[in-house]
Amino acid sequence: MEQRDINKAWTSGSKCEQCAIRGLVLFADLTKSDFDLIHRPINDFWLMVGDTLYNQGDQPDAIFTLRSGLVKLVSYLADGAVRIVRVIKPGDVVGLEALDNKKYFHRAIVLEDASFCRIPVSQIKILNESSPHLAKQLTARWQRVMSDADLWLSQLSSGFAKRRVAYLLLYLSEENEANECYLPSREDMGAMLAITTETASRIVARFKRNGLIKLVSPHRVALDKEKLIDYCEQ
Amino acid sequence: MEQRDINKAWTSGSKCEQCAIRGLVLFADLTKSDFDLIHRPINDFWLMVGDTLYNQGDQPDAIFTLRSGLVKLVSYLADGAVRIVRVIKPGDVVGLEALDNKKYFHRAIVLEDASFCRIPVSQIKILNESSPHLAKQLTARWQRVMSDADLWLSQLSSGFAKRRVAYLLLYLSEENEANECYLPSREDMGAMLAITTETASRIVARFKRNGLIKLVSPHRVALDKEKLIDYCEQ
DNA sequence: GTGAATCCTTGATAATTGTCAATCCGGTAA
DNA sequence: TTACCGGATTGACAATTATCAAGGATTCAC
Repeated sequence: MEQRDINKAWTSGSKCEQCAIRGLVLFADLTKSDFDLIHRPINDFWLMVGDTLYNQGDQPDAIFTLRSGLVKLVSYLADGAVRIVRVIKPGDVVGLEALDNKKYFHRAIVLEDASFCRIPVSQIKILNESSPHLAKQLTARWQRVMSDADLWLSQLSSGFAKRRVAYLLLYLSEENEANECYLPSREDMGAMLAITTETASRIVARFKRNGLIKLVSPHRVALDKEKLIDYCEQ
Repeated sequence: MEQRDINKAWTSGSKCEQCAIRGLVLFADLTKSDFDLIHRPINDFWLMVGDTLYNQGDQPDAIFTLRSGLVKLVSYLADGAVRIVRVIKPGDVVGLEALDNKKYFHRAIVLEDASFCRIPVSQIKILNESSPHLAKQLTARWQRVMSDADLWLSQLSSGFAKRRVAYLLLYLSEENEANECYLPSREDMGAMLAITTETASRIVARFKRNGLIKLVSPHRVALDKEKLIDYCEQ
């Protein structure tokens, strides 16, 4: 299913050297001679809200850089429970488990229309053996995954539900000068914060009434960060 | 403080090639010629229960392989809350953030008397540039950290407290054929599972009464895995 | 535009967990 | 031995959150 999504979205192979966001992404440090090693084109493509990038258990052959949009990583437990274990933001790499020849750990679902570049694992391996530049960026990506996981554990999965919601909104608004962020569906918030849909809804509704957040469009809110931070620390 | 701990525990530099658990550790894939690149000795040393391997914010210059024992990684939040974000088991690598020139993210505290090897970051970098063997193992370590983080989020930080406790015990007993595992202090269990000390205590006491677990020595329990698994799925 | 479907909100109630406090237990030191 | 100490356990009660259920609002397709 996601294969069809991807196929229909292919664009022609693009030139990484000219990529507008190259400074942010995995190939940031590569030199001209490094790029000469890339034979298969790095493709970029779009997916729409609700599309699946890959499924839990799929056999991977590529990792992806998110150029724009937002993606959730969903983990399905044995008992049917669903937990969103991470949110991928622009510039992030997703599917790193492919480098260890592991099946994908999660299902990756698009939350906001997204553009990706697809980087075949074979390319990564070639570059990695011949140039140290990529290894540095890869290390930084692993690092980011790890520190994100810490944050999800320490801020988004403990304490009162209202504080978790506040932290989530602040997390989603990071690197966004406009104090605006994506507002997940209440069900998704629940799956991110380990609370129920209803609890998430009650808290969001209260935040709205108290002026901590204001809806600017469906799934987008303006934040009063000061108040939210107070809320987290009270 | 932890520096003193480490110094007093130094043993003479040992030969990685002869290490009894080399198959399990970071240098598993290295060849004879790879080892010839190692000039500074890889030291191994012991720490006792309660000792600190490093503190949150310390400037790192090494990563560590845990040869035996058990270690907790503690994260201190701005508001003073404490969360244990991971438990390090034998064969695991700890302090990987050092490879990205980051300060240590956590405080690493010994739960069961532990022996480590200390691997200077400079060594890793030398090996990494000249041999692909280490990179493979490093990737596998990152991977492990990531999938562990997933497990902590999906199993140990959501659902009913009693289920989290059951999952924690099963997690701690992994790779232990004897169906026996470390039993953390109730306070530590609380910090691992985002519940209170009292709740942890109540549940452990109930598990004991119902025969799910049986204390074999202080901080060590025998598990009835069948019952525990049932408990997780009911 | 209209209906249908979906998501969000809210209420009432039950269950779980947190809080505060007292007691118990095991080990240690005097 | 006895007193003491820290951790573990338990009780009573309060607070938070889940559950079940019903409306309300919004979005989407036709």
